[in-house]
Amino acid sequence: MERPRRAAVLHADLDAFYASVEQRDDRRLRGRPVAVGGGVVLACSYEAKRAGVRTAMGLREARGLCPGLIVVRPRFDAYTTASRAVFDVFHRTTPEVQGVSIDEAFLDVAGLRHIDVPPVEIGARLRTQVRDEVGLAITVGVARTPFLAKVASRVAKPDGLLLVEPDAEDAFLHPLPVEQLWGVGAVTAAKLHRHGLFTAGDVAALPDVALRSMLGPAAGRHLFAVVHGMTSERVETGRRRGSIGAQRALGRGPHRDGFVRAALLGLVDRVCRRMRGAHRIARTVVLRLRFDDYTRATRSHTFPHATDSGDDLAAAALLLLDGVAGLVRERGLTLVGVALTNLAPDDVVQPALPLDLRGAAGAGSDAPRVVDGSRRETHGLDLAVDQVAERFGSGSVRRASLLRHGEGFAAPLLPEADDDA
DNA sequence: TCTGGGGTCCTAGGACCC
DNA sequence: TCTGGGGTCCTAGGACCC
Repeated sequence: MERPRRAAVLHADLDAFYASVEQRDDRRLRGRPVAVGGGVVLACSYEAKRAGVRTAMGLREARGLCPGLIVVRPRFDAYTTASRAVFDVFHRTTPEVQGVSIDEAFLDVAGLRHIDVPPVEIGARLRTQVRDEVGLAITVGVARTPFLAKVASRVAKPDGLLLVEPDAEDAFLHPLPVEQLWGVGAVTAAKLHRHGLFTAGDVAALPDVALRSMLGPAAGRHLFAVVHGMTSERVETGRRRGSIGAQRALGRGPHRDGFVRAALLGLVDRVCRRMRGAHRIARTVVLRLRFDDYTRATRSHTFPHATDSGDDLAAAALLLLDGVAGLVRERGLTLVGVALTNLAPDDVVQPALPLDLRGAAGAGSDAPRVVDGSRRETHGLDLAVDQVAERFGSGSVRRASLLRHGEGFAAPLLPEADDDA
């Protein structure tokens, strides 16, 4: 039986979030062009947007465009508090909430508890509630799929509400410029323009093979689905974060080696703290670098098993940094960052299993095999030990080996109620 | 005009396995 | 011994999002 096509997905998106919180908390800022940031614009009020100010723009340029611009330093604690209050309204509206970022979420209102209330009415109530309880303007798009709801809210901003009925999807979507489509950025838009494609309707006239050869298999398939309203209808609750990271701009160098290493260790400490707070452990540590010429580089190391040991993650990060010393010397370092990925839940204890690893290695093909639950394959201990010794020096073999002895680490990623967000 | 701090997903080559 | 196909994992980079 065909499911009824019904617009029951809401995309709720706070308007100019950081700047709106500042205007809410300081009445002198209301009605004035406000930018939140330091160095670059993190967010700006609609008064500033009207003067041409944009997110990620340098502050000097922003001031040039908008002489009366008021620049305030970000207050992340205030934004987190406001976000929690807004998400509380979301969760009282429906249990089916998918957070997208600090200031937006998808809500599925197709459930039984909403059977008699039209989704657009729920969206209107939501806007009133957020306004009354948190003092912020929020825009809501209502459509059959999250993607369409997202585009609807984008079109309806600021402080708007827009319903896209299932039988009006093409009429809504096809006149829009390709840049309005979620997932189409500057590079993709330029490619499409070169082929004479400027609106979603232009793209919809093409067969999917043409898009795939133009943009690559995944991007092509996705865009084809997008312009034909064939994206998923599901709001995905219970998704977990895939990585936890921190980075720090260092300013123009040259920087003393000890300064960079200390900065890196501080970042590792921060992400480890957050990871433990979120009850996660990580298997891969990624070092991120940015240079004077704005080129970037990443280096990563994957442990045989996930860990939350700050010592091990810091040791790996420092070794990765040593490995790019040449690049750093050549190009000059302006940013260092670290990210932990390949995350797993921390509720499976990984037992230490002290034994003579060298002896085990010598056993050849009969060596004990260690199961890593995050993938199918197994390692012979001999191979793993040698790999660790090669990368980290023989002194670290014992410590690394302890990480490896988690026979029971087989839990798949579980949905979680809440992360450390 | 020289640029923050978080994230997600995809691609492509090499290593390795069956 | 050589050749082949299919699959996963790791690494590095890139596009995109807020």
